[in-house]
Amino acid sequence: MRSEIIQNQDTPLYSISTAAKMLGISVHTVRMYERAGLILPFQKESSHRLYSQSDIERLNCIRRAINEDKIGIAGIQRIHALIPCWEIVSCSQKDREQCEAYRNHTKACWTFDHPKNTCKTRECRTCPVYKESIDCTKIKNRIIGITEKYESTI
Amino acid sequence: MRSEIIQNQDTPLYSISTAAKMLGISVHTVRMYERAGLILPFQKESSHRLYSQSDIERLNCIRRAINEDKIGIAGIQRIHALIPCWEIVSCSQKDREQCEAYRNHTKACWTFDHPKNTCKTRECRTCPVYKESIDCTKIKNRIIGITEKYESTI
DNA sequence: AATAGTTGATATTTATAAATATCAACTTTA
DNA sequence: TAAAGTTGATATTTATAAATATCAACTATT
Repeated sequence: MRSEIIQNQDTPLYSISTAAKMLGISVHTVRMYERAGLILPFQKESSHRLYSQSDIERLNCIRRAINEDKIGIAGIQRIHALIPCWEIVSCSQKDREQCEAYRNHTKACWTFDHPKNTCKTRECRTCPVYKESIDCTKIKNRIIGITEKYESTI
Repeated sequence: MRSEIIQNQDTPLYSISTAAKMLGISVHTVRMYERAGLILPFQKESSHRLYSQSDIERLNCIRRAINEDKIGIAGIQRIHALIPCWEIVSCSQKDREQCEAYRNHTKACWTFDHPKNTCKTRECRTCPVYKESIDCTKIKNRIIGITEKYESTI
């Protein structure tokens, strides 16, 4: 049986220049989004970034939000800060109290170091909080979902 | 006993030109915010608008969000759409199903006509959903508050 | 060892959102 | 019934976010 490398949507494949080419934008723009905390590219041992198919889609979403929907980078950051991450990752009350991201309302949780709580063992790139945050519909649906979840228990 | 008019933060007092002067902006800018659904001025029988002290503060908040925080008008609209209004006004499951605002993720609930649900009897100007939406901190705290509320019941 | 590509930084350009100016028609109130 | 203010609309200006260009130093690949 020959060994096979499993590849999926999340496999980091493309270099930054390839990714930029696929999106029709400059390399620098991609890095701008990264600095703003909108995307977390894969970093192998080396310092070079790699992008997966999911990353390309995510970048496309960011692009639409900025250019079509006219939500700016700062707007996206604020929206990200509203995602109820503590619910998504089932963060304990105690963890929340120590979590910077929980209280913050200016940027996404994955832009913080959070060594103290349940997230310390998670890789943000694969975390559902990060992965679900690509558009406003999903974010609102998540907020709706939480209230529905609780209501069904009552 | 002479009759007295009760005045508070919410009493509509100022004309649009007075409001604009208080804020140091043009009349048209104030109307721009209104058209975008960021503010709901009081409309007496006449067609002229009136603004309360709360309205002035709200406009100041909008101003800060746009000019300092660099969240654009479109960004504010999207953030408003994320407020869990259904929880705040205790909207029934049935009402939600019929509510456009519930599903929408581009603008605030108070920018919709909602003649079918519990909100039909409410005046949006005085509704806590509208009044609490002036800044991101309050909105995030509201989302937090909902999850906490439910957790305490379990 | 040479080539192609990446990094991070600064400086510049471009696109456009936000704000203003101007208008005629209409309202209010003094 | 005048004067002052408001409305709604369009055209224009201004401020700046988003994107690009350019750079030298570094990294990976052949």
